[in-house]
Amino acid sequence: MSRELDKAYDPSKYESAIYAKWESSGAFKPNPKATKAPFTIIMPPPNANGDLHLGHAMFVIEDIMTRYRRMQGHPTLWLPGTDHAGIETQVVFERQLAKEGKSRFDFTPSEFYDAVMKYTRANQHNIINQLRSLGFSADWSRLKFTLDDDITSIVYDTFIQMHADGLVYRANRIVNWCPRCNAAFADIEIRHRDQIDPLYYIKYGPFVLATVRPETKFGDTAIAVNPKDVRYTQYVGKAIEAESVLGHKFQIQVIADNHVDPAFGTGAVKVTPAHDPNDWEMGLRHHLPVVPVIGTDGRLLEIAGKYAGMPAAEARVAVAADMETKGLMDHIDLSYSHSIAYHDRCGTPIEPLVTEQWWLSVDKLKTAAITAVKSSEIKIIPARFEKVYIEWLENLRDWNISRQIWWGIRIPVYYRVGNSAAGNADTTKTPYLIAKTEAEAREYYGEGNYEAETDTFDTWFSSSQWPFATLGYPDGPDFQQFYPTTVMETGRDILFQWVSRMVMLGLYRTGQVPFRTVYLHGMINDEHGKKMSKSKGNVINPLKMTEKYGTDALRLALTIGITPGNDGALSEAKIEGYRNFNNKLWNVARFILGQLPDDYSPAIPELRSPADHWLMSRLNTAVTDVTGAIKDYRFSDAGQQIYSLLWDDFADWYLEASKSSPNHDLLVHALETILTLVHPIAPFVSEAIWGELPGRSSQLITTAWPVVDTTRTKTVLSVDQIREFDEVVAIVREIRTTRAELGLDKVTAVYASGDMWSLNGDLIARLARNLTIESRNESNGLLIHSSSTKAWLEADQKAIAQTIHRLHKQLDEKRAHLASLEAKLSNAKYVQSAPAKLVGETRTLHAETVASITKLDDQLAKLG
RNA sequence: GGGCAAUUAGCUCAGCUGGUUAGAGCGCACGGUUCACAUCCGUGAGGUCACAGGUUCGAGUCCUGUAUUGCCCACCA
Repeated sequence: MSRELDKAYDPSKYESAIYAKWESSGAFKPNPKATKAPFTIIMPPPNANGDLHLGHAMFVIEDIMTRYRRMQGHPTLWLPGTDHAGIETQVVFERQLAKEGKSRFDFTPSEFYDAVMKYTRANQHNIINQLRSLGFSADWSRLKFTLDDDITSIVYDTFIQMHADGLVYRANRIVNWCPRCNAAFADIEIRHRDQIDPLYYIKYGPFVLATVRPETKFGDTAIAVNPKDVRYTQYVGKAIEAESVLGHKFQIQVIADNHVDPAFGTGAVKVTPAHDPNDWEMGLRHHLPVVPVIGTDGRLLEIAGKYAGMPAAEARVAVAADMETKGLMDHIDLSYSHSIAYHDRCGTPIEPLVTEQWWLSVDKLKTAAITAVKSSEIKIIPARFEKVYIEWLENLRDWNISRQIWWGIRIPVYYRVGNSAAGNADTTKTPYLIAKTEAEAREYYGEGNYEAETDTFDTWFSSSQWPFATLGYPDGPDFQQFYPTTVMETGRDILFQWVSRMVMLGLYRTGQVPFRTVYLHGMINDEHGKKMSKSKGNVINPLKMTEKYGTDALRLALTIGITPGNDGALSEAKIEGYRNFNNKLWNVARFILGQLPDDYSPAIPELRSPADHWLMSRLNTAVTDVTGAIKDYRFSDAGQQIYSLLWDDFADWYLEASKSSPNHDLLVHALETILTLVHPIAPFVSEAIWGELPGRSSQLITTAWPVVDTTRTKTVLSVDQIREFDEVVAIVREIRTTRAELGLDKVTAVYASGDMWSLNGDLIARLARNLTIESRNESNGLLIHSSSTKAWLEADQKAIAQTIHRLHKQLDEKRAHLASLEAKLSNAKYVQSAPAKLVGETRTLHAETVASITKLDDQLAKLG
């Protein structure tokens, strides 16, 4: 026989060797011989400098799909990659520099870029190895990095094409400026936090205006009131005179704009187009001048006179104090609560200010992206996110794709400086020149001194091209074979940042959707459903869990009980539970292998007993259900089906039943089926056991997914035999329950007649334990209701007395049930409208209930 | 301010297009030295499915409203 297995499954003994074998056998690569439709997933690239967290561990969903399709014979490609993660990495790197007493300004942008690249290259293997340790069957030979030359080249081409199509433009606009990062960010990269700040009521000629930012008053170019506000009608369209905190008098115009809420403050507002998004909009509507007060360093500019050079927060206090001294302050509300914008990555308050940026016109792109989902060319799971996606896109405004950060893909633009040599006066009209490289710039625009653009792309601009860029658009064989990809599986938190933009850019560039289905997973919370955070100390480190309980245990815990789009709760106890499941599977295998003869070789099983038929029917049902569940993205259901199949059906009933005369072929067949079904979720333990099976040289990872085969004569099911074992199970359960409730130890069952008992008596006795069976025509014992023929459980008078109460309770339940069934059947509308099959079932049930009530009545009459 | 989700057993969650008497795991109680497994085996208790209406022969499931919790978006001079 095969060698005996260890008493418990030890994941650490198997995992790395199994993974190495999978990979070296080429199983992770798409099978060139597979003829079905290709199945493709592009892995959302983790930060190349990051550490594995539960968000990455959720990629197990991708692995499940990939393994399932691979086993079904599809050419599968799960393409992994890592992300340079622009600002996120830059912030981390700068923190390190700060520890060494340095900053990025000790470097030129290109030196800085090289330093971060070196750091990234040194770290990248870390996250990759961590992903591999989770058993992910991705094709590492195709690993991509967002800064690989072929990727950046495609990103450049996209930009160039967009520019040629008139979708890209430069403009001065108000943006979310982070003074720490010295860069602009998109709205989506901003978080708002509520805080309490002083609300200053300042005097402005005849007006009193409420503001939290008196330091920006040097940039005020109007006072705005609501057009319906009669208090101020007299001033609208006129200029008023006011006194500056700097001492001089100045004129300022009064405008009427619907944006102003007459109920807030005094109903009049100072308008600072350069430093407030709403004021900027008002400025556009009323053609107001834009006067910057704060520079990109967050300090006040020359226009602020004696406050120039002060950081904004400091200037606010100083200006307010001086205004008070000069009698320009009406009063201050110290308990004003409002929300303030912070940069999501570094936590610095955002300074809205006007800068020149590169913008992408999104109108055409978003229309196509909306249509793709509305027309179901792309399906989002769960479907409710389709609405969210569409609404977000409908409200999307032009996208600022430039960042003044240094770690990223440089925008392919050059400037000619000191260009008298070129002698082309027109260059003043075209201040930027599109070119990928300086050499290309020279080639197109002539010799001269060129300076590269220092702005880089928003990370999301490049990562939105990830699906087609990684596949080698436009000519790569992978692109030809695997695009559009099948599924995009990612966290629901980046539906906007990433998914929607991949659709826009994918459609723009390739004319096809980047993926057919979007599967969104929720966030993984702690055991009480609370968000994990370092400060709460409730963070679960996936690698610690896999080390302790095995990778499969974590994978099962992240699959079962977790539904798409919804947050899931994870506890160590849950993971431990699935470690136990893996051990159960191991021990089932250990038991089966232990009883196979030395020279055993597997054969198609023959069904020889009711239990055999019963098991085969369970296996068939499970194969159908698990296949259906995975196909429908119900991975939790699939996992639960397998769990119950192994533990309840196979281990607790069939294996116990089989002990008297084991059907080796069926035991092996069942084990193999279960291993195959569970493999996508728990690949290691299943492959480890598979490797111990007799006559199996191939790996489970590339074994065919099971199908229900009803044509094999040896395995044609008999409904009667299945029913017979079901009855055995019911009888055993009833005997166990009765005995436990009555506190009996050894019991005797008596049967009057029937094949059921004569054929299955030994089996029942063994499964029920401590049971003797006798054949007699009558008994004063307790009737065994589950038995289709007359049978009793012998018990003494004391036990019988105890049981009368229980029988009454059962009778009450049965009668209540009968009443509900009768109500249904006497309802003409029910009989008429409900499906015939259902009505039939109700009738059968009714008859059965009547019969068991009769039995109970008889028994009670005897006892009482 | 707008939207989405959740509310089912002590805890964490399933419950697909409405259809028998609502499920799982953990926890709990009781009983087990069964030769695969104590990471185990057996038995049990525990739910008027948040609340109020409605549609329907039939509602945990659909509709309306309310409450609580969480999340998203927008805005806050």
